Formats: sequence, C-alpha cells, structure tokens
Amino acid sequence: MSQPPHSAPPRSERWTVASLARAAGVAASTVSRALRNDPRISPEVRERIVTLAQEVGYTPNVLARSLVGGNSGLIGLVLGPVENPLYAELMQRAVTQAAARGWRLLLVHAGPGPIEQATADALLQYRVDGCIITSAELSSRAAIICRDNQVPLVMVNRVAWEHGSAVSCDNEAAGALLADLLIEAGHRRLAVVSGNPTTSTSIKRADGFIRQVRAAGLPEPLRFGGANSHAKGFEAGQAIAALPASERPDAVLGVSDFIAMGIMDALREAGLRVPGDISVVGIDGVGAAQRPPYRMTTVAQPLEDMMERALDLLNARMNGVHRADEVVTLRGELVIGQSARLPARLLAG
Amino acid sequence: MSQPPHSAPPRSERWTVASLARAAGVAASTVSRALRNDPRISPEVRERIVTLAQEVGYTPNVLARSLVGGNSGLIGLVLGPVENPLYAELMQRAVTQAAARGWRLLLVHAGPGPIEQATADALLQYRVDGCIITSAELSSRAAIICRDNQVPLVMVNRVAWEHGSAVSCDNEAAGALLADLLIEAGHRRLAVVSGNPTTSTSIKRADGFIRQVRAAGLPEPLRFGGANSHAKGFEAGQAIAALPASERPDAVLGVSDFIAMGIMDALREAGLRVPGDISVVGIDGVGAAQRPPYRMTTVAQPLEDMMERALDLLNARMNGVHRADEVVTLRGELVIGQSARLPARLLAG
DNA sequence: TAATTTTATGCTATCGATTGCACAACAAAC
DNA sequence: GTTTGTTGTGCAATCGATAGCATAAAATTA
Repeated sequence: MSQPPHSAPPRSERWTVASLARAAGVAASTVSRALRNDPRISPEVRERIVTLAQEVGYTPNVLARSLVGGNSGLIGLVLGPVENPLYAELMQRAVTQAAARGWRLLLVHAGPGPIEQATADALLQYRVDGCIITSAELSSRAAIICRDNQVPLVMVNRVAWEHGSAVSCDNEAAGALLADLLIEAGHRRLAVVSGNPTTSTSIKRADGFIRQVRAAGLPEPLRFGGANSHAKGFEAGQAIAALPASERPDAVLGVSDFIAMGIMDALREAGLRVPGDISVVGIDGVGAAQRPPYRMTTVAQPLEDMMERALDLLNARMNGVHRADEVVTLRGELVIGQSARLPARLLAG
Repeated sequence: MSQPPHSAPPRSERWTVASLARAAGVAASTVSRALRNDPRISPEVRERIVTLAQEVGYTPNVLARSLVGGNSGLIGLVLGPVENPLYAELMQRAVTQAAARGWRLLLVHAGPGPIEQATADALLQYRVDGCIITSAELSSRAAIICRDNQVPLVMVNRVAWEHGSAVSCDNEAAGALLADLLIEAGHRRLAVVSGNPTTSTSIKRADGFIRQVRAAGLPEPLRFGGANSHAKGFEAGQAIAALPASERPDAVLGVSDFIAMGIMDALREAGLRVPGDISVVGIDGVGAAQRPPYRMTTVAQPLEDMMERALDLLNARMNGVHRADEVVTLRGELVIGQSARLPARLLAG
C-alpha cells in the first residue's frame, strides 16, 4: 500500500485525479466521472480507473470538491459543558448519526465559557453546511453568525432564541407527568430545583411540575436552583435536608438528572434515605443517573430520535433551500428507577 | 450587517476576494495581500480593503486557502466512549487548546464501537494536518491510515501501538505511589481492579501497584476487572463485599476513577463504609470522582499539560517535517480526597 | 454510401485564495 | 535627461475536483 506499484506515482505526494489520469492514460475529467459512476463512462474504462484508484489508495480531496460543489459535508457542533453527561451523550449520537449520513462534525466549541468570535467565525470559514447547538446557554454568537449567513441551524435541547429550528423534548409535559405521579403516590410537600433561569428547558420543566402541583390543590412547591450543575443540586439537597422534618418536602424534582444526582447525594449524605424518607426524580435519562447508586426515576429524552430529527431539519435546509424555522417536540419516556415512591399501579408492570 | 452597504455585493452569495476586489477597484491578488498584511501593499490601499472587508463581513474560505497552501487547519479527533468522563474532559481541553492555536477539530469518532473505514477515510479526505487519538482501545484503523499517509499522529492517554507519538501520565508511578501510601497507612490486604487487559494504561497502573505490594512483602493482591467501566468496577466491588471479613481486602485500587466509582458504589450499597471499612483509590482525577459522594483520593493526570504537549508534538510534525515518534510521560499529582485512609503525615498539610 | 444520431472521451473554465513574475510609476543618481 | 533602483499592483498560473461544451468514433438510419 505504501509502495504504489504503478508507473506514475505522484512524487511522494498524494494521488490526485490528475496523476491518476496520467497513470491511466485518460483525461482528469474521465477519472472524475469514472469514480462518481457517471453512466457516460464505458464499463471497461471505469473498471480500469476504479481498480487503479483502489490499488494506489486514492482518496479524493473533499476540500477541493466542496470548492466547486459548494457542499463541505461539515456540520458545526457547539456543545455545552460536558461535565453534564447529557452533552456527552448528545455528542456521541451526533457523531454517529452524522457519519451515517456521510457528514462530519466540526467541533467548534465545548465547555461552559462563551463561544469566542474567532471560534464562531470558523463556522463560516469552513463553510459548514449546517450547525447544531446543544448548549443551553452561550449559543448567541454562533446563532447570530448562522442567521446572518443563512447557515441552517438547529438547536437540540433548547428552543430557538430568535433564529433557527429546534428539537427538544416536551419539557413541560415531562415536569407535569412527574408531578402527577408523585402526587398520585401520596406525596404532599413537593419541591423543585431548577437550572439556569434563562433557559427554556429549565423553565418549562419547572412550570409543568408546578402547574400540576397547584392543580392538585397542594401547597406551593419549594423552589431552589440557579444553574444546571451537580453542585447546585447538592446545595439544594443540603438546604432541604436542613429543614425541620415537619417542613421538609417529601418529593423533589431536579429539572435535570445532573441536578437530581446532586440533590440525592446531599440528601443521603445528610442521613436521609432516598426514596425511603424523600423521593427524588429527574429529567433527561442520562446513563450516569441510571447506574447505582442513583437508579433515577426520570423522564428520558429520546436522544437518538432527537438527533435524527435534528439532522433531518438541517438536511431539508441545505443546498440553499429556504424553509421556515421549525420546532419539533418529542415526547419523553418515563423510566421507573428506584429513587422515588410511585403509584402502585406502575410497579406491577 | 445583513444589508451590505457597498456597491458590488455578490448576488446574495458570500463575498470573495474577487468580489471585494471588484468593489474596491483593485486586483484580487491585492485584496489577498492586503488581508494577509503583506508589506508590499501601501498602507492606504490596505486600510481601504480591510475596512471594506470588515464592513461587508467578509470571511475567507479556508477550504480554498488550504487547497493551495496545503494546510487545512483541521485536527482529527478520535474519542473513546464518553460515558467515561475522562474522555469528555479530554475533548473539552482539545477543543479549547486547538482553538487557541487556530486549529479546529474534525470529530470523526466517539464511542465504544470500532471506527469504521469510511470514518477513518475522512481523515484523509479532509486533509487533516494531524490526528489525536484518545481512545484506549479501538484506534487501529485510524492509526493505520495516519501511518500510511504520513499524517502526524499522537495518542493521548495510551502509548503508541506501532506508529505515532504519545502523551501519557506516568501510569506505573501512579499505581506505585498509591500502593506505597496505602501500605504506609497500614493497609495489609490489597486489591486491584484493572480495566481493559489490552490497554497499556490499565496494565501499567496495575503493574506499578502490584510491584510495590510485593516489594513490601505483603500477600499478592486480589485481582478483578476486565473493562474500563463503572459496571466492571461495580461487579468487583460486589465480589469484594461478598468476601468474608477475614479475607476481604482493606484497600482497593481502581485503575481508573471511573472504575473506582463503581467499586465504591457497590461497597457502600453492600453496607460497607468507605473509607471506614475499606479504602478505595483511583487514578485519573476526573471531576465526577471529585464530587460528593466520592471525593476520590486519586492521582490526577495533568490533562491540561498533556493536551498541550500533544498539540506541540503534532505541531512539530506538520508541514511535512518528519521527526521520529516521541513518547512524552508526565507525572501525575496526588489528590487527597476522603475515600481512603492515608498516612497521617499527609493529612497535616 | 451519405446523413444522422448515439456514445465515449477530451478540452477548458470554474470554485476561492495564493504566489511568482511582469510591469507600470515614481524617486534617486550620474 | 537618460539610467538605475524602489514600490506598489496587476496578470496569470496553481491547488484538486467538477461540469459544460465540443468532438471523434461508432452505431444507426435513410
């Protein structure tokens, strides 16, 4: 493989359509057409060229191709802080599913900090065909760039701020479902620990939860939170544990599994049993929260489907096709763990 | 911004050197030189062109530039299964540090499965300037491709298999250090839970640990393991907890924090106290293991430095410069948590 | 057999940015 | 007032792949 057996190897450089053409005694355009299965090329010639290309290990230069074709095959990816396992899981699915469609990911940002201008510019410099933003917070620069340059944009796990399509779980329904179940199971003093107060995801989940608590005529839930982190959940858990038993909630929603893990850790560390003394539920369905010691009862987001729909949305907007922004909401699925007391009817099945 | 105020806007397309040149009344080459600060362009002309470019929001097409220059500015990134927080942390640092050098990451793979041929080919198709592999296991296809095509390659957190440079922590020393400390603190029955038996990282860490146990004249450590996962650690923890108290180890090393978390979860679930009844230590220093309820005593890898050295190694091998493969080993740093009984001398400071 | 259509291939321009070389314009020097 | 030297720009080729158009050869038809 490293010693191409043919007559006109490019001087220790890589093979190109031109060098292949020289070696095969045809024109560069013929090589290009043969490799793209253009029906106008005769079977014999095509066969000869394809064989040669394989023998020498020819790899097309996508950069050159996209220069003329206009499609880079690149999708920009902006990730939130990956200490939250949700983002890591989203990333993994993004890579896999993008690859299945022949696209590659240009990873421009990952982390808690705001995205820098130079970083956001890379989306344009590399002529990405589309962009996926999964950060709940600091996506503004990237979103603006996409808007100003007609780059298809889809937000995953957050709704669009002013431009772009979005795919998310029905967050309000998830919060409501959990409230209903907890109440049905007999919980009477509820609490909710929110995440970042500026993100739609956190707000909706808490809203749905609180709405059902009120609808049931129960006292207003206690509220904690402030950021989507284990630390904030832990703080809230400590505060809850410090309450006198008579005032302490008997069930808590962490609006993300990540937060709920922190809550549970704090409660247990304070000597409370979960779910014996207090129920804890989350939303997201991340793997880390499904493992012991958490075994979280949660509403899992259909991440696989969400990413698939996200790529569909991008695909429909590529190649200059203009379409109205679209918001897709998928229903999450209840995952019965062992972190909360639930209605008996659910424990049978 | 979306309404360029100038006379010759490209017909709703993006601006190019050519359209800028037309608008500025100069040649394309002049635009190019002005934007690259070529000293041969007069200050006035340069100023005029730069201002115009900024006004209309011109973004150079990197694909076209790399076609002539030969440098794509892309670094291929191959990640292991990101359920292990270590990989997520490495990724975050890779993005940040690459961006600081003006490079972007082409994320070609992330996950437990083997890397597909089509995926590995993307490294060549996009003409990456270098490649980083942080997967402990399934990197072969990518490594082979890099070797056969003189693509600079550096493995992070594993030693090179047959080609490529590598950056890793002094794994053997880390294992040995932890053994020494545990023994000094009075532990006598030690155990080690390994990861994937084919990875150098796991082997070395266990080796260093076992070596020191033997050197101290203590009985051969119990051995568990088989994969670098929370589940395997959990299994090992359950097995350890099931042993009669007289045979049960009083200290366990999980060769990664991820494994050690699983061990600790199982021990605690079985009613054992950590570190009261049994000490648990890990290696890696991931954030998840530093949080409650783990507060892991561990040897932290200097991830920031490791990634920096990795990029240095790539940089030195770019632009066709050929250098011998290089292996860099950095020393890890002890992090004193609360998961193990340690020598009193350490607890003072 | 000439005229026409089909088929297979080559020539050449193109995408956008860069760069070697040529060449104006102007200043300095004899 | 011609010659030499310096500066600043433009022209044209290049990178690698693709696509429109032209054309030679072959196959079909009149």
